[in-house]
Amino acid sequence: MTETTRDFIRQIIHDDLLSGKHEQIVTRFPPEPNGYLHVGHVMSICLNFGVGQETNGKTFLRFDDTNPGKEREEYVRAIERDVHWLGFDWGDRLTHASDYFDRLYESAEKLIENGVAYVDDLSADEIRAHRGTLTEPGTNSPYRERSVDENMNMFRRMRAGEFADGTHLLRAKIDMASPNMNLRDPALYRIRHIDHQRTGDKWCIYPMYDFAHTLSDAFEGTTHSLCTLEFEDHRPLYEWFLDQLQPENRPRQIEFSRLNLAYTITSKRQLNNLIEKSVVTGWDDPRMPTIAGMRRRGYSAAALREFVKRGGVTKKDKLIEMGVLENCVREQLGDSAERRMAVLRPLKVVLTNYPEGQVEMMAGHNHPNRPELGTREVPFSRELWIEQDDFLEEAPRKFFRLKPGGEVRLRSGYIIRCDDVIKNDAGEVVELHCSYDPDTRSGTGSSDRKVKGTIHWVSAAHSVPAKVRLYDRLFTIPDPTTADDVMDVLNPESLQTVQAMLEPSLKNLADGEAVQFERLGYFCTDSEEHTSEAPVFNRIVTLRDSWAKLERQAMQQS
RNA sequence: UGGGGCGUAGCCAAGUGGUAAGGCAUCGGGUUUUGAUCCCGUGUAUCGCAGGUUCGAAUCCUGCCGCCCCAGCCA
Repeated sequence: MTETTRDFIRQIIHDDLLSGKHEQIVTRFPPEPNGYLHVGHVMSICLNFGVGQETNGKTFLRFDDTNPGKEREEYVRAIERDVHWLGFDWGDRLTHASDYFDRLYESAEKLIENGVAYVDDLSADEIRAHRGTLTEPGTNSPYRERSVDENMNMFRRMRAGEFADGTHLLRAKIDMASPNMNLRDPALYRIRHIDHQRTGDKWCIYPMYDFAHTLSDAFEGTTHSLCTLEFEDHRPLYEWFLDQLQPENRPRQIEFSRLNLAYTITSKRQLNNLIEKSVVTGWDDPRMPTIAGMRRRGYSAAALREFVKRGGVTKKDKLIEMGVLENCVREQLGDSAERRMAVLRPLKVVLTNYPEGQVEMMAGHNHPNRPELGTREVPFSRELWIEQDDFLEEAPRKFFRLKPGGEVRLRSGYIIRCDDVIKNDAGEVVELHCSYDPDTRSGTGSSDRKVKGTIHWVSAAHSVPAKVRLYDRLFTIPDPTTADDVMDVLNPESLQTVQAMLEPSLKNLADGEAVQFERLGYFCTDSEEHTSEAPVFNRIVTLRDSWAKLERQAMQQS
């Protein structure tokens, strides 16, 4: 039972090491720099780099930059930052597919020499028409039987820039009748008169993914090329390239299922769409399932790694519940985050029997389960803010908070009783008049009196106003991809901004430090917009809330 | 209707012929100056369905059903 169970990929790798097939494992994470990395990538990163670490092997961070025009330097930098932040180090193994353009070109010529690649003059539309369908075989291109010399000549002229985009295409000569569409003479090189972000104007022909990827793996000495399930159909092509070119190193491709998170999307196209339609503010919007977004939201790298670990590595399609991720985030923060008090939706409380002008410094414990974290001073005075939700004029039976005539403990303070409810002309509660019991000061021997509820508070005169953003899931259904248009299932309440009141110690919070606002959740300052003059906090995740659950159940029953 | 892959509890997931681990969620209960944390307890999973082989099948065989992926000069 204590025997560690390995996922099927690690098992294969383990066996290859034991059998002596490989002495050292080499993996790689090969993103295309055409967008930001998201949760799905986290899994691939953790798998590839994780295997590298566990086996004392090597892992490359390789940018798959074979499609100039769609790829940008901004994305390259963002990807590097994200992988690094997640806790992984590629050392000197940072590469680009474009590093191999020369070798790739040579390999293409070799295929032509071997008579297994040809230049096609058909247009894109004609090629599509010749490809056949899923159930019908394709037909050969009339240019398929060109001589090696003619192909070589044409290919060199392609490279020399003699032809316009789309007029010619280098194709592998495999089998137009193959039931596997990827083997119906797939494209190898296309003409694209466009500068490449790294090679400038050196090339006007660019290799396709399958060709560039397979050979890049081989060139770098990859032993296990781990990718997602949709590439399973490409494996025969991957093998074909290796068979034809016989590189010194022969990598093995193994596929696993992607990680899908409920209530989110992970398609770069759709994510980009959210940005363009201003549904979110950018790739790093705290609601985005991107690494940058989750980091800004306040999720830790450790929580993300743990999340991926719990998901496992298999070949089964998965849609993991949000709760699993949130739980990893909470678990990590529960231990580390210090406690503070803040009131999100303030309701004024006046302690009528508390001396006017008096201020007491109460000792707030920084962490209930870690006394070594000490205490901080929290000012207490006659006028306080409490949470609107913590008062109910007509409270249900198990409402352990404030109600007319009722008592609650103010956390780290005194027990108070609600004597009067002040309302405005509209009948809304605007203020509470309460009295405090001087014998119940927190931490003193005479504070033994018990009341059912404890609520948080902030001294009005000492409070620090702050903008606090409350985030929720971006979509209203577990699998937004099943909607006709994801715009139809957006959660209108994915972001609520409130003007909150914070306890004064929060003014000195270090950048990036997460704290728990007691009874509310975990929060951190926003890395982009927060200043000490105008504080902006993000809610990382709420606390578990069994009261909210009870309410929900009560609602459903009535 | 061609090819490839996958089907074990609400969500993940072990298990590879000997009678179904674990995590999360759920539901009880205890502790608690956070309705948090923590602790204890809690699951009739017809192992997609139907046959077959076997003393014995989630595991082997046959047939069926369901879901996902593939017809970019994207990756």
